[in-house]
Amino acid sequence: MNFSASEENYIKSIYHLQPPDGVVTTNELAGELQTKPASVTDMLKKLKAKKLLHYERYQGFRLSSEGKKIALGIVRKHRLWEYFLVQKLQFGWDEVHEIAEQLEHINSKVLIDRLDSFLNFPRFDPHGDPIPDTNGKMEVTGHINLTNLEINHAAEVSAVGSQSTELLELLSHKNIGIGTKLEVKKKFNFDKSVEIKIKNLPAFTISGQLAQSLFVKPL
Amino acid sequence: MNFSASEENYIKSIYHLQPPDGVVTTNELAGELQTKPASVTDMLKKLKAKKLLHYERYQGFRLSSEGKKIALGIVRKHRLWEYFLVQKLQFGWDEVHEIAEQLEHINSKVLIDRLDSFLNFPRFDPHGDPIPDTNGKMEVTGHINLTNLEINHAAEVSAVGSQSTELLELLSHKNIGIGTKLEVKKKFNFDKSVEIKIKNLPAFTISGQLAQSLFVKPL
DNA sequence: AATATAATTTAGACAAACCTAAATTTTATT
DNA sequence: AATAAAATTTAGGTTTGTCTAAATTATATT
Repeated sequence: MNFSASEENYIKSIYHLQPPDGVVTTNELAGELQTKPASVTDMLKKLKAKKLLHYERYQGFRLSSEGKKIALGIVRKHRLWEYFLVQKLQFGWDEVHEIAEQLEHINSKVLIDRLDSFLNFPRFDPHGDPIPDTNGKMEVTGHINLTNLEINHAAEVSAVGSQSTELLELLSHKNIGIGTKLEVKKKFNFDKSVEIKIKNLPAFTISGQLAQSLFVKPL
Repeated sequence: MNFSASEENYIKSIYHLQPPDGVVTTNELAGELQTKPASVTDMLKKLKAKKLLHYERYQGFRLSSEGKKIALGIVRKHRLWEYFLVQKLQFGWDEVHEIAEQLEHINSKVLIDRLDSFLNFPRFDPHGDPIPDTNGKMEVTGHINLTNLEINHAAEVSAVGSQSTELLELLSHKNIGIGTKLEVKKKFNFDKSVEIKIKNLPAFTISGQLAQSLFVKPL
């Protein structure tokens, strides 16, 4: 089954709005999508007919398991394209959202799986959000991107953004790996580089690009 | 000005159908787009109103210079994405058309210019068609892709698909360059590799991927 | 030149996705 | 519990891009 870009946008927004065990409301969704509640109601009927959501009028709605599967596919596409834009085309992580909003509607399973492979199966997008794999599975983690770690708060490296040899080579050269404990001492806005401190070592600076590929759990 | 995917498809098809100094007809375009003549007429009115084509009813139509500019932009996007799919994602040149038909409607000038740069400014797509540059200029050449050269017909290498160092390194290793005279002796369907013969050298085989990056002028 | 055929356009309808305004249902307040 | 307020839905309309069937214009044939 194929879906229109509009249907996909509704599904994706419901996915993001939906609390662990509650429902989404018409007004909420209209706000998120910058559209009118009446338009939302129209689409809800259509998506219900396609069995993508559970919905009784006036009672709110939530994705069905089928709907969730579709949502995860869209999220996968969005995040893989964001990763591509940042890692291969030198976009900043704050510039990629709009373009990824378009690219996420490109319809080709083999394209996305090959893109995934080309990118070395990254597990986190440039914002640190996990990328669902080809089966819709993704990691649930409490970690955050190193660029978002507060200054002078101890943390432990818990994941890297991808498995590319270039990244791993750089990390081993700098003696950073999963489990490494560190603190951020300073953030330089000019080039987004970050000065970090690892115990028993002098503080040193890493590039913004590298910082974006590191995820940490605060201790 | 921005255009819908549908408008873009009409513009692109008119561009491809339009003879050097003639017009395109309604039925022709309807056939190309797998739609009905009445639908074409509707769209012609709209595109005329947007000054993208010259059109008098019952008299055929052709792109205005503004229309041609738009068409070249779409062709550029289509061919760059095709190149990306073949060179980076390992698609065969015969598998990429459908996906590129979708990707060509993604709307972001900076995205395309960065993609171009990422790909090392290729001048020909995997089918050997020239890729317009950022200003809409492209080469006019009588050459064909090496994979389409008839067996035992002498030809001269006239262009390479891109300027990537990897490609150039491989070519210099094999002593192939612009002006090299050669013949194709055999084509192997299994892996699309091609056996070629250069005067004073024993015949040797090159990969399908390399063959796709070589363009020749029959002598 | 008249007429038949083919190409094209017009008229009127339809689906998707949106809208506004009015009606309905739920929720909050007195 | 009655009523006011807020949320939601319905009814009916718009735009885009398509369609069919009928009308018009151009082209080909006699």
